[in-house]
This record gives sequence, structure tokens and C-alpha cells, in this order.
Amino acid sequence: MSLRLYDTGTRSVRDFQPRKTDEVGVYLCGLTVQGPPHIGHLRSGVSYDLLIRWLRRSGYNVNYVRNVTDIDDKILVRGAEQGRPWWAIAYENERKLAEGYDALNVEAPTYEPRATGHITQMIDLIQSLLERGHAYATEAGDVWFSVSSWPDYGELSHRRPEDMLSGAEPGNKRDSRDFGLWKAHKPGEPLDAAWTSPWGPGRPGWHIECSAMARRYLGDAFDIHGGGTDIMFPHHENELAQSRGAGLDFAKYWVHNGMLNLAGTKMSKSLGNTLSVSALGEKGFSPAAIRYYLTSVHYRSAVDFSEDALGEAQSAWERLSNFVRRAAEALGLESTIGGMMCADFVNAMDDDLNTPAAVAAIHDMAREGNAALDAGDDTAATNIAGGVRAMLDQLGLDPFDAHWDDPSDAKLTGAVDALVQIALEQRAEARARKDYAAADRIRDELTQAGVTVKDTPRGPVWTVD
RNA sequence: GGUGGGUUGGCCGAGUGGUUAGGCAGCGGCCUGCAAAGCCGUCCACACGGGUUCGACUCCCGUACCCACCUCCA
Repeated sequence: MSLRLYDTGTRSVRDFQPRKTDEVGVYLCGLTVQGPPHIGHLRSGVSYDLLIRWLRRSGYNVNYVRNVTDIDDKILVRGAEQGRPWWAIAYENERKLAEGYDALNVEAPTYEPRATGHITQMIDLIQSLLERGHAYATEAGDVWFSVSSWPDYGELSHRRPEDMLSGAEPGNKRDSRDFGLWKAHKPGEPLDAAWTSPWGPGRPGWHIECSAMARRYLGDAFDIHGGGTDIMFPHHENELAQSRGAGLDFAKYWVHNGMLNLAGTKMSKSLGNTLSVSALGEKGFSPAAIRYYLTSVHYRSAVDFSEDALGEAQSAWERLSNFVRRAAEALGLESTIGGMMCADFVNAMDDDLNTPAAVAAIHDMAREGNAALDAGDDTAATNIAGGVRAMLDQLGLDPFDAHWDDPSDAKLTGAVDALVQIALEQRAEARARKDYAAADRIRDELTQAGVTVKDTPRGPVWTVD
């Protein structure tokens, strides 16, 4: 079996067959960096990270492009509000986004282009749309895409023009459905937010950016285009129309991830109901647990975020993590490397990235592994532990991944280790003479200091909370 | 109003026309000096009403409720 993916364009799960045998081009609409990222954005990052990792493990050489939109109306508004250059705000948020991705172990894309670096490519595309009669320029210096000139408009989101509510953005356009390709510079807007063009100074419309950047780095035709369901219309519909209108084949498959809701409503910048990774960290949730949480639901499902659910996910994640650590302590870390993923896991991933089922397969194996360790069956335990680690690693959740280490802890560990060892030796002596009151007192004191001690057949093990 | 998605056991969350999802929490047991971890067992289910079928949570129709998009938004 091989990968099957849900394709929004056909509204069905399709066998994934890239244009070239062993290469895959993927374009993901990244963020408009008008504010710091929240976990809804990061959910999208994790979802596509899982896809990319699975494509790579399936043998494809993946060219993964995820853009940053660093110029738009709201960024200019933020700049005016804060009395700072708009580009400083965009870049600040872009860095925070990168930190968020990194915290959740989301791998960097092959390339991360910025919209402002591709104005000439956008102008080229707009010109070819004008030449082909799919766009028109106004005296004010705006350029609009003519929706009525493109009969296939609506093919992605399956909307009919007559079904659409009126009240689209105002402007000097001929048809209310037409969307902006180029926005003329307006009085009062910063001069450094305008570029010269055949139609006068201005800046690009949102949609044209992605068409131009996808074309530059992935070519006129590529395999997968992704983003959140909230931008399927109009953004992706518009991208598709203008790229096809310019004579490009564009994307073969369209993938959309579901929204992350808070109290039943979409988490969004405009609603202000956002939650950041660092805020969750302050509440005691680890980045690995957050990633596990986002991985344990299907990427197309809406997720109603709750701290209770995240707490349950953290417990579940610790169960897997505990098994891997336990196995490494018993068998040696080397023994847990290079295992095989089980068939249930592979089949689940091939089935439109059914990560909840994949995670369930890991839990099943972890149970068997724990039983093998209990029984002293090191051969079986080694095989299972290696498989569990391989699968967790595939999901970006290997407990031993250095990514999860907190560098600030590293210095302390050495010092604490020496101190804890002294205490544990005293406790061992107390236990040897069956003075359990004294032994428990030492353990309680360590617990109060944040050091959790547990006894295993191979002696005590401690962790810092 | 249009389009799409959803409603699963105390909670999270997959899936299937007839056979245990998985996890968290609870309960009982084993193990342990105790605890933790782990293992075994166990309780709890498919919004509502019709229909198709030998049999439906799983297909069809209807009803209710929820969400998203139709305007910037992953």
C-alpha cells in the first residue's frame, strides 16, 4: 500500500502519485506575520511537518516551500499604531513564528521565501494575466483579476458565483467578485511599503504572492498545495484561478488542515482568542506533550482545544516516553536504535495520515514492550523498543531527541546528580536496615525539592519535574 | 441564504455493514517494605426519528444542535 491523501479539489481520498517518480514539490501557505503565532498556526505547522516527514520516509525527495507573507494591510496598521516600521514588526513576528515551530520540533522547510522578496515575479505574473485578458488595470493604478473571465472559477471550493454573498472589499473594480492583484500606493501609507511597477507605485495583493513564489521554487506545476480550511476560499481559489489563468498547471493535490478552536470558536488573530506555546509552557505543559496532542488528532478534524485534553495527552505521551526510557535503561540506549515500524502504523499513515490510529499502534506496541521488560525477555523488548522509537521519531516525538532538552537544565544536571546520589546512598542504607521511616523521609525531602525517585529492579531512578 | 464538515462510552479521539480502536480518568487484582512505573481484568458508546438489510454506530431520508467558509485569517 502507498500513500492516499484527501484532495480538496476532488473532495475525495486519492492515491498519491507525484508528477515525477521520486520527487515531490509541496507549497504551504505560511503565515501573514501581523502578530505572534498561536497554537492554531503551529497546529498547521505540525500537520504539514508530519506529511513532509512521511513523504520523505516514503522515498521521495521533497522540495518543501513554506512562505512568509510579510506585507499586508494589517502589518501596515500595526506599524502605524506602534510608530515603528512595518517591516520591523513583520520580522519580529517571523522570528517568533520560527521559535514556535522549533519548540514543537517542526523541521525547517527547504526554503522559506518572503513575499517582499518576490515583487518582480509577481509583476511578471500580473502582466501575463493582463496579456491574456484575465486582469485589468484602473486609472488609480490598481490591477484586478477578472473573475468572469475565468469560467472555472470556484472549481476548488465548489462555489457558484451566484451563491456568494455580496459585500466584498470595496474598490474601483468591475465585478464585486474580482480580487486585487496589485494595490496602488495610497497617500499616507509608508513610502517603503511601495514598489515601482508598470502601473505605478504600489504593493501586491495577497493571493498573487503565493502564485509567484510557488512558481519560482516549484515550477509551473507541482504536487501538493496546503493550508488551513479557512483560506481555501478565497485565497486558494484565487491562487488557482490566477495561476491557471496565466497558463500554469499549478497544484495537483490540495490539502487542507482543520481549525483549532477555543471554546467552540476558531482561534484567530482577529478574534483575539489566541494561546501561545510559551503560555502553555508556563502552565506546565511540555512542548513534546503539545506536539503529541496535535498529533493524536487527525489533521482534517476540528480540534476543540482544552487544557484538560492537553493534560490527558501529556499523560499519554509520558506513558510512551516512560517505556522508551525504561527500555533504554534496561537494554542500553544503543539497543533502541534502528527498529522497524509496525504494519498498523505504516498503514495508518498511508491512509491520509491517520495519526490517531498510528499513535494507537504505538501504544499497543508499548504495552507489549512493557510486558516483555517485566518478563525479562530482552530480545523481544529490544525489537519492540526499537520499533516504538522509530515510530515516535517518524512523528517527531522521539523522547531522546535532543530537541526536547532544555539547555538551561543541562548545567544543573551535573551538580544535582552528585547531590541526589549522596541522598540516594543514604536512603539505600536505610532501606538495607529496613528503616523505612528514614528512607521515606529522604524520598519525601527529595520530592519536595522537585526530584522524583522511583525504585526499579535495577535500582532507584530519579527525574526532575 | 449558499457551501462544506461534525454530533462516538466520565473525558479526549479513530474506525467499521456482523468480530477489542487507542489514550486519560475510575474500579478490582498482580508486582513493590511503601510509593511510582508496569502488567492483567473490568465499567462506560455510537444525537433523535424513520427506511434499506438476515443484521446498522457504519448505507439512505428527515429532524435537532454545533462548527467553519462565503470579508483579513493556518
